[in-house]
Amino acid sequence: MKILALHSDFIEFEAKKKAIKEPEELKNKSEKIAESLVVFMSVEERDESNPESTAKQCVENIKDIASQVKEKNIVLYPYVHLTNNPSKPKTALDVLDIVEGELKKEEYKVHRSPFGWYKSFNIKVKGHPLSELSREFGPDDSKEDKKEEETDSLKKERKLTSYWHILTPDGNLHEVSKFNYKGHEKLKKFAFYEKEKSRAVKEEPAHVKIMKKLELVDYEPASDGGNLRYYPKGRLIKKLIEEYVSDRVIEYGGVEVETPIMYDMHHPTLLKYLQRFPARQYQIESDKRKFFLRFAACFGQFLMAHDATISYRALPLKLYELTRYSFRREQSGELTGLRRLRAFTMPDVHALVADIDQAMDEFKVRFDLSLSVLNNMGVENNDLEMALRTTKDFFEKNKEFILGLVKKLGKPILLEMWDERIFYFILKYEFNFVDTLDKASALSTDQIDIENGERYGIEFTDKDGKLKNPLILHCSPSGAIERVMYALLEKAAFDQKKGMAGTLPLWLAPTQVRVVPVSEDYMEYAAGITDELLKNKVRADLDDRSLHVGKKIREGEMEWCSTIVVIGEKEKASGKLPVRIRGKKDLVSMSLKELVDHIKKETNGMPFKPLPLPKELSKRPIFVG
RNA sequence: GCUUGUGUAACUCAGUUCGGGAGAGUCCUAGUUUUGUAAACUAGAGGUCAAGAGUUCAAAUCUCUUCACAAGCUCCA
Repeated sequence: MKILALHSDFIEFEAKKKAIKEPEELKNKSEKIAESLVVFMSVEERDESNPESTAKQCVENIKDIASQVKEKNIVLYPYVHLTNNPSKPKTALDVLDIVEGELKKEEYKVHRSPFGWYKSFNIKVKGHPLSELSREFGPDDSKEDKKEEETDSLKKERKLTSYWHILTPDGNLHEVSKFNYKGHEKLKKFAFYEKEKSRAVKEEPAHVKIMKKLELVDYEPASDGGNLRYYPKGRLIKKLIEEYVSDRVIEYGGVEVETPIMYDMHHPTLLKYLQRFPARQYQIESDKRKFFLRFAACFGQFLMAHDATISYRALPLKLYELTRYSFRREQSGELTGLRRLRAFTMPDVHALVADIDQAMDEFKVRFDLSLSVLNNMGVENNDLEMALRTTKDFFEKNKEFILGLVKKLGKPILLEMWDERIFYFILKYEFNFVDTLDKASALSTDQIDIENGERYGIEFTDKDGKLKNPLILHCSPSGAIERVMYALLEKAAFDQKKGMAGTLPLWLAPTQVRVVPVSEDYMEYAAGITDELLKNKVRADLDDRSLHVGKKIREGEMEWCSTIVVIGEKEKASGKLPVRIRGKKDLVSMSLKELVDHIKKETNGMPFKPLPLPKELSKRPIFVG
């Protein structure tokens, strides 16, 4: 049997004349139905052997498609022209009746176009990615094609029951609702956020205001929602984070590659992968081909690995890419600031490994990498809540291994377990950040994937000379770069809530030293100091505007300058600088060299980029108010 | 995507109830002031009142549609 399902704004049809000797009796000659899933169906010769089975599968398929497009209104439209081998009319009518009856038992509103008539029809199909789907199936269950498997696994995911626990470093499992969260308030928020999905806040996220006010990032109304613009200071911060994460991955052994951002929708391997998920892709048409924008680096790397000749000696093979961008057309209502985007920058390092033992060894190495990357960037263990997701079976067999990870983090984690494996991974963890509105978002994550090596036909030659499919680890050591920025800004917002000054980590601060001359007379001397700092790879700038000192200080503080130095007669005479360090009450007296050393020490090990704007404030454009 | 709310100058906002001159502060420009650790003074420039349509003699204001943002829901490969 073949069906073609069209999600349509309306369909209207009119029976013209008999197409077979004994057509169905006409209830109404013509009809117009708005907002429906129109299913054209052809029953085929092979369905004769077991029409009930075919009908049953047809019902399942229609239900599946209907739930994907969220449509309760269904029009069954017998349409023999989909096939070259039609069944007898009687069989087709039987199948049609069963399908109609079964669907009516559920919550669907079912319409039928008359069977056995030549009909004229008009239809307006919605344009969205899932609006046109065809399915094919036969009466024999063993002949179910791959699409069927995919929808099955989707169905299972929906029915999946999760078992939630808190796992403490001593190895004890606790009920999420009974655990004593004293000292772990954020874990409580995270656990209930995950489990209960409860949220009760009505504020705007704090980082959105900050990202605008500091002229880092802004919305771009001329683009699609969730596609942002980065001002020079925001671009600097993003570039530094990108570089740091990439450096660390390469130091770990990552091999950097670059892959296309768009892929053919009809590529056989990708098609299967796409069908697994509700359509959230951006689509592009070029000539007559349809492409989707990548939503992860997986495809490009897997397709590359598929074509590579790989020996077991090369394993673990770590392919790395920083995707600028990955695209996901998230629901518009879900987009917020830097937290949830439609275009985002994702560092993605996959590791191809020979077997589960090697996978677990590598998993540990990458766990350490992720934690250290986040810590060094300014996100501490205390800011993170870890979730680990696996099957009950894997947990029981590898309890020590998992406990080892929990001990590295040094605090209780949220554990989610399933009875059986449904997803492509067998083990997954994430580090989540809980923000000022108690919302949780994932940063680092790693998974052990035991399906895609085979699905993509990736092979390596093992010691025994045989070709085998590797397991694949998917890791983002930091999570999306934008989300790291979000976490750092939200962290600053926590400080502000406590009445402290919001700060950026020194290595990321667009202005590390603001030089403020007291008057025009000291401009030249102050400019000399600024240049000296710049020469020493410190991001220093000069407030050369003719404003009062108090005003310049105020503005420097509002820009979150890490340090501010006022230059006048005293400094010129003594050579000492009165350093105002953000967040500290008193001025610290330092020589120029001491100031440079202080900054070098504080930013040690982190990348450096020069000032993103002219050093003179008078020459800078103002991007936001 | 759904529900509710918001949208006035580069920024923060008043004006919308009950239709009739588009305003304030900040920022920017010019001049005065030459300043010592969080806001000097004077003047000037700056707006398609989100966009489009409708009602009206007259619309920022009333009605409808669209877009953007926010909150909640749903979702999150």
